[in-house]
Amino acid sequence: MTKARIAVLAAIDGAEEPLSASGVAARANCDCDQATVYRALHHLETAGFAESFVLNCSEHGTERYYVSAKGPHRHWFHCEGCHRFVDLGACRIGGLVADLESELGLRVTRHTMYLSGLCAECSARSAPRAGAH
Amino acid sequence: MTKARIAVLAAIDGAEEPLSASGVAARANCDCDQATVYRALHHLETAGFAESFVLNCSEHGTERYYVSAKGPHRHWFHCEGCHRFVDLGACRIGGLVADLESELGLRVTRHTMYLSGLCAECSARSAPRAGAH
DNA sequence: GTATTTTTGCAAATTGTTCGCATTTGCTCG
DNA sequence: CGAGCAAATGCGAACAATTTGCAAAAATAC
Ligand SMILES: [Mn+2]
Ligand SMILES: [Mn+2]
Ligand SMILES: [Zn+2]
Ligand SMILES: [Zn+2]
Repeated sequence: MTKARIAVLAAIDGAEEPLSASGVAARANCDCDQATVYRALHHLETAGFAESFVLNCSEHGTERYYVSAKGPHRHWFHCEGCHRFVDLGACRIGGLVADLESELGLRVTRHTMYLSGLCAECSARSAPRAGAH
Repeated sequence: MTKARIAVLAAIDGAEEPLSASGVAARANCDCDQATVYRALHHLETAGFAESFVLNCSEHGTERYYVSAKGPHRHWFHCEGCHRFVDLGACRIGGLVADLESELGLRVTRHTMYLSGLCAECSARSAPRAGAH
């Protein structure tokens, strides 16, 4: 492992939410070039240390986000208000994916699932006392 | 409705699989500029005539794909071999999304789910007679 | 039909990401 | 501990999808 890859891996392993390439570059404890960050992320994903998904958010545009591959595969919610991610916990669609695979004769090597909208906080802030006293 | 928007809507309404902006431009019966296609797609989605999702494929890169909003909301499988989409049918994760919404206090306005891998044909082609006589 | 509002075409700009290539680093081995 | 080499990095240019400014053209309103 090179210094750059170690720093990039530490950044995503230590993050509590998915990070974009620029987010990784900002948090990584190294002054590596952005090309190096991209190459390191690609390498880490290929090597099984990271997972990624492409998400579009009205404010941040379309970017690829990376998460650590430690622990069980999980999914995320992205808040369009505060732009934070909420962990949806371990994947719950393994059964559905397996069903679709056998129903349609597919060989699924990857699935992407994420939700977006407003998190509890932003939801309360934008629609105060909905049903409250 | 303008001529360009009508042509773009006809293209996605008539397609049997999600189309990228360039795919729409190729199929739309109009010589409109790419900027017009992008603007028309954005308008149609905002107006509720179309839905979209961003998908990354090793060969085509990251692109936004559009589908008609007619009929029930559905999900897709993308084959990394022949690059066709397979219709996974009407959405089956509405219950899961609702559960996550209430469990975590989220207000989900949109969900993205798609699978990728090899379709039945490409799978058979790449791993012939797996289990066959 | 004329005035007003929208939409379009064109070309340039943006933005996330990738590439070429010379230089450096990480490792293996003697 | 170096020398030798393959792999990784920095830098700047290149890319590709998408967006934008602005003047001309098309819809829509009156
Ligand atoms: Mn965001
Ligand atoms: Mn493809
Ligand atoms: Zn929020
Ligand atoms: Zn296929």
